[in-house]
Amino acid sequence: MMRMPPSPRPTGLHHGDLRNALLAAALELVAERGTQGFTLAETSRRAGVSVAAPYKHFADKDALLAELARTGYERQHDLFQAAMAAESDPVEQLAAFAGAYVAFAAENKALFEITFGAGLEKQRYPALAEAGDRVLALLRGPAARLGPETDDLIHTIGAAAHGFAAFLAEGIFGEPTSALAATQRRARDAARKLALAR
Amino acid sequence: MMRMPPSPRPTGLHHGDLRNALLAAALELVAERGTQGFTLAETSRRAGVSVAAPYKHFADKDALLAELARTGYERQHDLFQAAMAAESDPVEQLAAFAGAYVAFAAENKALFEITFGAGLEKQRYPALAEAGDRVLALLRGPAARLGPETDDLIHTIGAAAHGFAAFLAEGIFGEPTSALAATQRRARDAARKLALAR
DNA sequence: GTCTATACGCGGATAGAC
DNA sequence: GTCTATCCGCGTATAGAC
Repeated sequence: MMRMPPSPRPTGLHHGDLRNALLAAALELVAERGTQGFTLAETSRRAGVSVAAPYKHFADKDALLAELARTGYERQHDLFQAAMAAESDPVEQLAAFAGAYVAFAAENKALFEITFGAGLEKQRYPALAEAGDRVLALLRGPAARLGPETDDLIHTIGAAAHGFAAFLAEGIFGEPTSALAATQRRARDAARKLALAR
Repeated sequence: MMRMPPSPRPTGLHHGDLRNALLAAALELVAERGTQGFTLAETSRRAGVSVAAPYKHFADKDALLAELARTGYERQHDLFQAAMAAESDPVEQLAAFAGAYVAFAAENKALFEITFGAGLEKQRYPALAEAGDRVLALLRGPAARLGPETDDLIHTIGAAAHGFAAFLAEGIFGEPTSALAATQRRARDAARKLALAR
């Protein structure tokens, strides 16, 4: 037989990237059991490593969750930016933001729950707070084109979008998947009204 | 000495109403540590009873939390109803609802967190779901006077109010206490715009 | 960088006495 | 209706070997 190439040597049993494997397993776990049901021990099991292994990659349980939340905000940022880029009218850009926000909550339930419902102390994770700010900051451009009260409009659109997303996730509009399209429509509509009535 | 009257005999050590004492202790605990940090054991300790005692009053941990959530919705119902009753114009009634919703979230942080963030399965607690519905139902009257799309308007006003309340609680507008008045103003304003633009 | 082993504490819940 | 006692399991985190 030929000699096997020495490269992909499994040190313990593992892929080069336990860190990402842990993040993926944690996200899956939150999807199944909510942020309350998330534990580092179960995450380790799912990633196929010992419960001690994660501590080489994350300071503690909350640090892993915070990192997940940060990537959640980044995903939001990219998605919302893309949705807004498809429009040119500032009002329609705000409406597109609201629609995309609702879609994100429905399609990434676990990530949405982590960013908002995990009770992370953002002061302890500056990178997290900053990533969150960057999402709302997407509204700055269009809002500024509509009037002087920029912050007011940003906050109003953001809050409205969040409210629809939260109600949808909570099941107030029915099953999230089936109610998604209608909820997006209403969120976009609300954004338009809030941006225009001035 | 005179004989003591036999009536208020302390059976164990307790007041006649451990049930309510437990609810109060639990609410205080949630206020300090969030829904995540709530445990039946610590609640028992604060109420001054053994960890076994609560099980005579509540089936399990979640049942206590669900009862707390139910009373939360009832308090909301009463407060919002009163706030709306002070107005006669339907648009102003909806605005009053939004303002009161925001105030409730800021002034009853723990209760607000339990009603929305405790991850209770409402299907398991029908009384809870019903109490929640009754809150939104307060909007039915004013909404109906403004047009045919009653449900649409109810949901929109409710979602917007909730979004402002959630952003306020999350600290996005700054310290909840200091930002309360401004947030109420914005929430009422948004409600007016959403009710009028049609 | 991962494992094994372990210390430690805590929470949920039940049985049985009073 | 409350207590005492107890079982059971789980999660966090660290130490030390490899």
